[in-house]
Amino acid sequence: MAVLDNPTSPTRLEAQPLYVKARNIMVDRLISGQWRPGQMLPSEFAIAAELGVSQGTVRKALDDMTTEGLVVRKQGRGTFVAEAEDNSILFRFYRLTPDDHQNSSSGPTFPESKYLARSQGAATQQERDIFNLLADDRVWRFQRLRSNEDGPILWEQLVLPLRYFGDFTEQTQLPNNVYQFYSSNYGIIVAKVNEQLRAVSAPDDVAEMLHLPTGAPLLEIDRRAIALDDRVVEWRRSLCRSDTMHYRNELK
Amino acid sequence: MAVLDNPTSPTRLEAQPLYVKARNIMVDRLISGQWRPGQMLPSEFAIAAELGVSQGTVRKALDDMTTEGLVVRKQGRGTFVAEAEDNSILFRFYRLTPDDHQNSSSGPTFPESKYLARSQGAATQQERDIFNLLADDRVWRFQRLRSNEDGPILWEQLVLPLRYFGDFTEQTQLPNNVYQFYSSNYGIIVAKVNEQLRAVSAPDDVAEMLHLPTGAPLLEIDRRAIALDDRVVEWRRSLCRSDTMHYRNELK
DNA sequence: AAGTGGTCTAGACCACTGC
DNA sequence: CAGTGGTCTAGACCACTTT
Repeated sequence: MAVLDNPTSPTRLEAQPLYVKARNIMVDRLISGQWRPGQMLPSEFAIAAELGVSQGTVRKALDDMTTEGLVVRKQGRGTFVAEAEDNSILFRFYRLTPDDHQNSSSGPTFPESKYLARSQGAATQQERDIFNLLADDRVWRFQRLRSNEDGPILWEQLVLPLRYFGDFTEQTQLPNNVYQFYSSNYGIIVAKVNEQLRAVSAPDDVAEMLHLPTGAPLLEIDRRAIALDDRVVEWRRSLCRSDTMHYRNELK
Repeated sequence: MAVLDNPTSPTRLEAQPLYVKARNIMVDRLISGQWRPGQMLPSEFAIAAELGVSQGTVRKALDDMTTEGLVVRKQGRGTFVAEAEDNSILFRFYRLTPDDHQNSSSGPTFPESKYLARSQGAATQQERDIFNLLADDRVWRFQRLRSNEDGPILWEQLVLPLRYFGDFTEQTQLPNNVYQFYSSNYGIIVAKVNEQLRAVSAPDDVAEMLHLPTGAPLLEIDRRAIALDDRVVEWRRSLCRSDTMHYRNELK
């Protein structure tokens, strides 16, 4: 019996279109790890036959998932689970740009990271609220300084719940592209991020690291990264120099 | 003969799918004003018959235009040209939110505007670059202070080329929602905006208007509004208080 | 040549709106 | 009730990639 056959739905509450149900089933396979990043999906016809719907319905579901950035379609080759290291996806969540990159040879570059410190501790009330944690939950905290070819551009702290990243040790090396790391090592796919931007005055220590005077205006970016299953899996607070960089945003 | 019939395309350079051609024809009708904001479009079948394609092809074109925010589809009623005053569209380009709106009854509110000054003058080199103007072009400049129920939240300057808004007089009153005004009075539909965000120190005069000390960190938003035909039609520079407000952004 | 996604069609039926 | 958009199907053909 096909997966989607359910002629006598008991509750009648879920009057979802077939293509939405098909999408949800496929997203579940991404969440469960049955389909892993980089892997090729079955063909549209194969999925359609398995779910008991037409190929056009599967196509609409896959189109939606393409728009969400979950899968990548390549004509003549197949449909693949999106990887964080896909080139276009490297910059998907990265909006900081040098003010004047006529001078640089090409567009914005992805900054390198130098890890300054790490610690583990009990989650604060704020952290418990953000991650929906219990009173005895613990978190990892990482501080790092990120630089491009012109020097340091931002300081940031990452907070990760032990609950999701429990096997971290004091020796675990975080790479520069952490979302790729979450994906390949923990099967945690970051589906979207919510950011709040503010202007703040640089505290002493950060100002020094960025070679700026104390009190210089910095762009603060408070980011919560949200996984496929809607859990907040990372909280990040970045302080970015604003004299040579800006945050670009296109609204449609 | 149907509009899209073109069996012997001379150049063969435009191998666009039919639904892209259909979309472009319909966007041209928005640009030309043949279809005006709020107006109901012909039915999918009527458009399909006129263009000589199937209803499914017109549907795909209209779906794309819906995603672009150009039209609004209402089941059982019809497809309508999007209006700037459509409720959801009021907030489409407005990302500023009070830090703590648990206190306010509902979500973010659209701030009121008090116009402080206006002037007309020759375009600066920067303005000519932004708008792609000639040496003798002139621009209007408006300054306004925007406030919500808790007081003033931002100061901003709007720059508009006379070329596009030539019949402005010293008496023309700009409303609060300017994009609706551009649309209904000039047929200029803002399709997207490009923003650059920075942190800056408040200059004396703006600090005073926002009841902040001189040098307080402010969020600067440099926005260029782009019309359907890809012209930049408005340049806006906003300085927003950052102690009680933030800029929210969801990246997918 | 075989297999994939991309486009396009024709037609059926459903869900919603307004007369 | 008629007219609209929304969903779903089945099938055809095209464009691209790999074998």
